[in-house]
Amino acid sequence: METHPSFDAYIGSDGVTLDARDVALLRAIDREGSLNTAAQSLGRSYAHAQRRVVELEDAFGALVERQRGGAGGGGSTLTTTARELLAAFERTRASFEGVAEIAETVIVGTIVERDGELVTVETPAGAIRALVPDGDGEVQLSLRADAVTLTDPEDTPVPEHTSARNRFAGTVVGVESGERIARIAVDVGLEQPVLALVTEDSREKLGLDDGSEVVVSFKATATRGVAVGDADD
Amino acid sequence: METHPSFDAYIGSDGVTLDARDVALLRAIDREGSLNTAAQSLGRSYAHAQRRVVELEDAFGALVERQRGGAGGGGSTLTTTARELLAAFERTRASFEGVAEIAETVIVGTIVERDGELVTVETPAGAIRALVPDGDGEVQLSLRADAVTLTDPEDTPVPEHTSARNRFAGTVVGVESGERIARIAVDVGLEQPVLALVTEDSREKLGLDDGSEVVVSFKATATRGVAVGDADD
DNA sequence: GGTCGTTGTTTCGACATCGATATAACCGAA
DNA sequence: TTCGGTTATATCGATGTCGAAACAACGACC
Repeated sequence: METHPSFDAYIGSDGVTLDARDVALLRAIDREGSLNTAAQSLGRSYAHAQRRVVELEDAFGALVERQRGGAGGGGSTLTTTARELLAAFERTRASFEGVAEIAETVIVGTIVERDGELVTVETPAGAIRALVPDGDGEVQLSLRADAVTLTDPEDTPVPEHTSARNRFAGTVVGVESGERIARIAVDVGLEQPVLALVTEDSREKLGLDDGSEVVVSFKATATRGVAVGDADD
Repeated sequence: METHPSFDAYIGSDGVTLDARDVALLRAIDREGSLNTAAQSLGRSYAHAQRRVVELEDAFGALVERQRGGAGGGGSTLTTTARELLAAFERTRASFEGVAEIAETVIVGTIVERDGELVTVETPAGAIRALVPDGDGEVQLSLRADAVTLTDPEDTPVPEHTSARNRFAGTVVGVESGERIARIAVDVGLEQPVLALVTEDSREKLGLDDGSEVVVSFKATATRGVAVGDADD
């Protein structure tokens, strides 16, 4: 079974949500210069485009400067509000994209202490501090590869002097070199190796290869988990 | 205008996508012990529930062990496949949730070098390495607060010995203390201060307060951006 | 083996969504 | 004044979604 996590991003305001299709519409308007040709270029009906623009403006404010009549019959241009909205959407979409495509390490453990949503989880490799909204008992922590920092064992700051206080010494058990980005698997005593995404640059500077000793560290606030099993929902 | 980035998470397989409603359905089946009462408890029709389960099983494999006849008329239980799927969904949803709710710092800069999707961006505070899929010229980088590590200036490893090679010295210009988590704003010479999410614990250990000197660092692979303006799309 | 209660399955119709189409209003330019 | 291309609005029909209800299957119990 080939499963793939994915998402639909949108920006909500006032009950109306601006999604990818709306973004495509606004982009097309910007590109084509009119609602009519924009809808046409997207293979969608003009009626829908017009309806939707009105609907969006109701929630987000003026988005499209419309002009009818005149030379060429008129046309439409985007307001700066619309452009800011597009940029904001693109940014959040890029962030979500990162989460969806980047490998994660799943760590199974048990909550032994809770302080608000900050918990201490007991794992085979030691205690890990993480964010778990609620629940109790067994948890699955999701550690994203881009949140894991690798450092040279000889020059790793003491935990008291950094905000990344989840620290584990381990050995590299796998290197998957990409064009510019490498995926490093580090065994730290957990069931699965911890995956870390680093630039090829960093890999060379740290001299990482199979068998290398390295320290992996990650922040508690970047480690999110969900209670599984005997949760109190 | 109050805008809020949000998302719909789902897990795709074979063209079919398992979304939040499907998860609610499976949860209800697990809780109620039958499709019938599950649908009822969700206020949805039984027909839909049954159809949907078949559809999902077509793509994901056996999810619901159905039993009809017998004492009590029968019932349904989830397979381990279904439970794993639920856990996987919850994990990715939690990750997305983090992206959606956590503050980000928007950094505007200009691409001065590109090597695959790895770029060097020129900013008022200096060069930043980041991931930008494509485009050119002006970019907006999105730096998530939970990806920023703070370290004591006196005990910060040299860049060659860590994979977090975006480093900037700065001063704390704002501390927003929560119950267990603090949001630290650090001025590093950019238009906006960089936001970092750290545990209260870390804040105390590092002695962070307004005016404190601190080093912020973050990985290139955790810094995603989008080209804006003269992009070649 | 028949009965009975519960569940799984299928069919049908109501409802919302969306596209296609038609029409009116608009305004600069020829 | 006419023309041309656009935006704004209303209506109709196709399509897909969903719920209600009828239908079929199952197995313990009598």
